Amino acid sequence: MDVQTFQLHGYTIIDNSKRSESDRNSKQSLYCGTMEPYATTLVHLIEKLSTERSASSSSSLRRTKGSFSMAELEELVYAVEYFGTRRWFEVKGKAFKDANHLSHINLKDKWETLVHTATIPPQQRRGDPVPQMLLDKVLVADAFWSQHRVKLHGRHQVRSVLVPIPSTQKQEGPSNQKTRQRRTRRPFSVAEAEALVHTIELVGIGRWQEVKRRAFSDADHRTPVDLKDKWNTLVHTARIPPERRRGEPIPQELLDRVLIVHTLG
DNA sequence: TTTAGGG
DNA sequence: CCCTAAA
Repeated sequence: MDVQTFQLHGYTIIDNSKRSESDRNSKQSLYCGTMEPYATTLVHLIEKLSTERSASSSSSLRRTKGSFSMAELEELVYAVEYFGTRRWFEVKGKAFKDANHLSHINLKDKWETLVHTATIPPQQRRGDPVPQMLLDKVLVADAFWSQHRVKLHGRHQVRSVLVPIPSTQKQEGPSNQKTRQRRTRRPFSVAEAEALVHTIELVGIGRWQEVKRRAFSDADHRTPVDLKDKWNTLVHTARIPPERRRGEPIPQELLDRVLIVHTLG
């Protein structure tokens, strides 16, 4: 199967790499990544779609169960690949504007469910089976965006390279452990900032291991690198106008000391 | 392993 | 916070 675009049951199957904006707006278009290895899955997907369409004439692509239709899942995955997993408001506004029954919260919840489904072995999955092809894309996109800084580059296209099915492969082999989970944010308290600055005034800049040992030996979640990062942000904060600062306000007195230590020695 | 810096 | 070249 070397086709990249073909017709089936009235639907146009388009290779994701060749998908255009016009294709995206067409309700009659579906897409997939490298489809060759997934011919079987693809056929099943199409058969299901055609069945659903003939079953209900009004809302052809909507399932009777009330849950997400295959078309909606396709769109959700596509939108998240584009916007990422932290811009649900945009996913809703750009891809599901007309879906009045789906809020950005619904979309977020569904995505998390998809990630969970894709993580557990097929035998444990319940409900209408989601094409493995889609679940693979979910894992790729989720892993991609989990480590991507959304604010910098805006939006990206996730490579449509399909990954191996987790449960079908080695349980917890080193290949699946490659993508680490991003640590949950733990904003530095003013007290921590005080301790950090005080210690740096004592030992000097650049000795993060020493700072860690002296003032953060009990804070397991604060690594020497974290302390270095915090110092840098403090310097940055001290330089920008108060209006642009966010989070718990840091005493100007402390910021002044930061600039002094930073500029001098 | 620890730093230094950009991402 | 993450990632990683350098030291």
